[in-house]
Order: sequence, then C-alpha cells, then structure tokens
Amino acid sequence: MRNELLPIRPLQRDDLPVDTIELARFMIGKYLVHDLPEGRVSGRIVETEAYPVGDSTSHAFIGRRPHNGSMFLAPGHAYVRLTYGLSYMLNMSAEAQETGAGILFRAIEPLEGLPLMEARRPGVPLRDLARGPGRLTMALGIGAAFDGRDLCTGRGLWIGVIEREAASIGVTTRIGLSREMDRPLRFFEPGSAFVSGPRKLLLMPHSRA
DNA sequence: AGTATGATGTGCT
DNA sequence: GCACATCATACTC
Repeated sequence: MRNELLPIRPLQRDDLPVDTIELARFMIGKYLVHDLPEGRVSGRIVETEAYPVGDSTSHAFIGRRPHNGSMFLAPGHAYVRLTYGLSYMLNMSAEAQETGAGILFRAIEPLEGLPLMEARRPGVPLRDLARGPGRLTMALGIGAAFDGRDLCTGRGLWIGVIEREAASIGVTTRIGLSREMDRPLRFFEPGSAFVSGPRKLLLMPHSRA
C-alpha cells in the first residue's frame, strides 16, 4: 500500500534567494521531503530561523572548522549538527560559497508518511511530531550522515514547492539564545498549530505579506 | 499555562 | 569546566 504523492516540485539552487534572511522567509510554506525505500516522508515548512553573516550566535561565526564546513558550501546544502548531545538540527547553507551562513529549519507540518514518522516517535501526538528542530530531524530520520548533502537534487532529502504561496509570514526574535536576542530573524506560518516555541512569541509578531 | 531540571555529546561559538 | 540553535518529564498556578 502506497500513498499518493503530492505534486511537489524540487527547488533548484537558482530558485533560492541569496540573502540569508530572505531565504529564511522564502522557505516558509515550502516543503521538506525525504524519500526512503519505505516511502516518502514530507512536511510543510512552518518555522525557520536565519543565522546571517556576522551573527555571533551563528555556528559559522568562529570561522570555518571541520564541524561547520557545510555552512560554507554553495547555497542549498545541509548543515546537520548535534546539540545538547541528543538533538540533531537541520540547517541549509545560504549566501555564496565560502561565506558561512545558513537557516535553521525549526518546524514542519507533517504531510506524507505519517505512519513512518509515528513509528520513529511512538505515542507522540501529530502536532508534536515535528514541532521543534530536534523533533523535526527525528520525524524525518535525519542524522549526522546528512551533513553536507545537497538539498537541491530532488532525490533523497530535498526541498520543494507546491504552487501555493503562504498568505503571510510571521516574524519574531529567535529561540534558545542568550545573546543577539533582539533580532527579528525567526519566521513562521501564522495560525499554524505546528509552530514551536512559547505562545507569547506569537502574540507580538509583525505579520507581513 | 508557565517554570525547572536532568540527560547527553561536542567544542570552546 | 562550561556553554550550548533541545526535549521530555515533573511540578506549580
């Protein structure tokens, strides 16, 4: 038994805005897809954060190192990093090659392959399956092996679009930081139940078209 | 609804 | 030693 696949078209590298902050906004309402032998797992991107050049909280801020090299690849490559010893985070490189910037995928609305996601996270309610950056990678089956992979191939793990744009995009400060806490670099889909973070952040968003 | 805490790995952000 | 781009659980209001 196999699901009908949604008509998701792979995003090309040339489709991506060069600017990190524009890219983080652009990805709201796009799709994260993981095609596996067992089937497809996918979701609509409802929350991202930007880590632009010069941001002291960016993992690229200290310069290129073995562990953060993926942030310096051409736009559209995965940067996967373990945080707090338990949670993998999926980022995508931004700006020109060698620059060192990226966006963090913080939450998706699960769409395809729900049984596969639920199998990885037994007993977790649908709403919590991929609400949060660590949960997202758990649900999609993403680990360290994905670091450095091209997300613009349309195969394996890739980003895509359905011809339907987000009506509006919410903007707030980022989550989990102890510095640079004032910058409006978190983007999300207003009204989505699948967005992570405290409710109070949703009460004061600037909403833009 | 909000707040506190422990688990756990990695690099000194 | 300590700070993390976190999560699940236990506890309070």
